[in-house]
Amino acid sequence: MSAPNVTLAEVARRAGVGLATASRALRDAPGVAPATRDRVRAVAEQLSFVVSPDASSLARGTTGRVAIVVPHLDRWFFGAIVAGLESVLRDADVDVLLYHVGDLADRRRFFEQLPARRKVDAVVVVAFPVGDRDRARLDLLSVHVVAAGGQSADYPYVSIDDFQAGWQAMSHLIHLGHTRVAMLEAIDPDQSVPPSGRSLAYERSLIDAGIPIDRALIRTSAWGGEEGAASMGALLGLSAPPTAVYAHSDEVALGAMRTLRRAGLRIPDDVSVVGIDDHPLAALADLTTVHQPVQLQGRLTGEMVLGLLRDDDVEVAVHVPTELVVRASTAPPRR
Amino acid sequence: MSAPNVTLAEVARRAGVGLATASRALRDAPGVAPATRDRVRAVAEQLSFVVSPDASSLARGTTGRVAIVVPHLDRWFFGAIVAGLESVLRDADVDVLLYHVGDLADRRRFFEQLPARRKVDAVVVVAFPVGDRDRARLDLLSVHVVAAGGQSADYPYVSIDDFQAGWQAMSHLIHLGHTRVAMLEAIDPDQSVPPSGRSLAYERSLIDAGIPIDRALIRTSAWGGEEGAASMGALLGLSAPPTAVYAHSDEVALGAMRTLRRAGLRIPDDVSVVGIDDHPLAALADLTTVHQPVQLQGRLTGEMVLGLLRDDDVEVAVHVPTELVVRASTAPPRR
DNA sequence: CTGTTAGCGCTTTCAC
DNA sequence: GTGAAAGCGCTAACAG
Repeated sequence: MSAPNVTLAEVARRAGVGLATASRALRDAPGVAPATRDRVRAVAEQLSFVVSPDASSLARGTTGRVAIVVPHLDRWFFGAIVAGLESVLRDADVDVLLYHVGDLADRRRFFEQLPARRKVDAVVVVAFPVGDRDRARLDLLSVHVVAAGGQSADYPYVSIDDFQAGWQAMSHLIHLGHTRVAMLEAIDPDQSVPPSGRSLAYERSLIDAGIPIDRALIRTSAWGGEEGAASMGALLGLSAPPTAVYAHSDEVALGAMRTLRRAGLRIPDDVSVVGIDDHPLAALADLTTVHQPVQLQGRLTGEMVLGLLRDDDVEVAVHVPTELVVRASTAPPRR
Repeated sequence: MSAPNVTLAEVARRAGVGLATASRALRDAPGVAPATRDRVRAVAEQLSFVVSPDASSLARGTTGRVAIVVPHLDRWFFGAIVAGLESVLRDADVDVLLYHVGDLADRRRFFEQLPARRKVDAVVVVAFPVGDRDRARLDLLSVHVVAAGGQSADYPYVSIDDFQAGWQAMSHLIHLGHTRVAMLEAIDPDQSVPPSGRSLAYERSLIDAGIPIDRALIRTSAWGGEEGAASMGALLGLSAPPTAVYAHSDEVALGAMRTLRRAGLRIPDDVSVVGIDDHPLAALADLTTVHQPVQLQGRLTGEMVLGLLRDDDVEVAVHVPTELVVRASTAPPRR
């Protein structure tokens, strides 16, 4: 288990060149005779030499690492974003330092201790709001910060257009002829943030269609299937229950579907359900939803990071398109 | 964006002590007068000083980092394991370097380039088999390797007992009275590995119950809902279709359920379905399954890693318990 | 094109 | 208990 690591000095000696030349040759810096470079490389190869990234970082002043800060890694959306991010970062030989901040305590601790200090050249926060206090702490890192899968503070970001996604879902329902459509609104319970575009789209699409808004049809909860199930239960208690349900996410929608199923109601005959995300399992439930390209968001964010590291100018806001996917959970209201 | 980083030297100077003393004081190494230590700490605090991990690593010879190598980060199981791992590692101030190896090409590249070389003190591979060639490459890192969520080569590991999990699922079905039970076997298409305990349990439980094994009832595919759906379709084409289905995972089971639903068959009235995992969404589908503590596996693996780093003796095989969770997708066969 | 020489910012003997 | 000094392994001027 102990490392018999070869050093650059050793390589240089064996190749019969100076330290500097060896160094240049190995990261093909300019100013090395091709022959020399090949010789050095051959020796390095043969000794299976690898530079010590720590020594290199120290000398160079940059780390070659990026931090990804992510809540709920065990949820598809987050995992997929990270997967996308990692792939482009790795292609650029940038290492990923992972920080999972699940609950509020984690968050607090993260911003308090800033474990990433001095360890990365940039940090990307995945789909969670960064408050002013947090922002101030993050600034202490004095590195680039970007957001993936959602907007955070005023960092550059890549995400879908939530309003449009919501609009696509709502329009579908409205075009089918539904007028009593409920919204299962999801929020992050640890954060107070302005209503998301997904919520705005609900009201707006209804108004535009000339359908009065009934506040009783709006249920707010945390993201999650059980929460959606509970909210749906409440909705069923109404004297005039909805004929359609618009959920902020597929998981919430799947929860609602369970409640409907258990209540003996049929989907879509009795109630239509639409979600947002196009979670892989949504297809297995035949759930109509709004597809969002998640891995892509991760990849684009990765490219944004690389751009920043290269000191390029980057877009401060990149939106990826969403698309309605009609499956078997929606139909015209029964009359 | 430029780092106005304070150095140890600066702290030492301001505290009026030598470099060595400052260093000792800050990582409370023995041999520093309490008063001195407090003074140094105060100064460091006030300057919000943080050691340069790279310089520290370089001088000390260890990295304080662990690599997590994971396929399919966008799948619940993997994300949850990583989340568990990360939490205990972070508590121990060990950083996590993430390597996502999705497909075969990724894997090959990972083992070829060994991007983690010289960057970590240990690596944990999450639920994927490591062949002999791979193993040889990994050994080049000359660091500890452990496996989480499954056995790999002969590295120490933490996982469930697959045979037992399968046994629990099958026993349930058999006790309900099913005799025509199908198995939706899932395998990693990129790997050739011996049949998993989940498959062995199928045969064994049937044999023990005196039920003849009908090979036509076994369908093998990759892990995944769509695959499960397709396999179920094939099963329905049989002249004597099964009355119960045992799937290697919940995702596969959910796929099978969709096929059944679309075929107009009712669950569990016409066909019972049982999975393995207790995926969060399984509850939303009322799927009977075998629960496995996934985050826990991650955490225990994390502790194993920490033990190894401390040079403790560690268990070479840790099994966490699984448990049948009966929901509404299973019932006695209709007669 | 190539070698020498300083550091990069810490940790760690080894004396005091 | 404390400080001086020698690295850790590499990169980046700077001279040749």
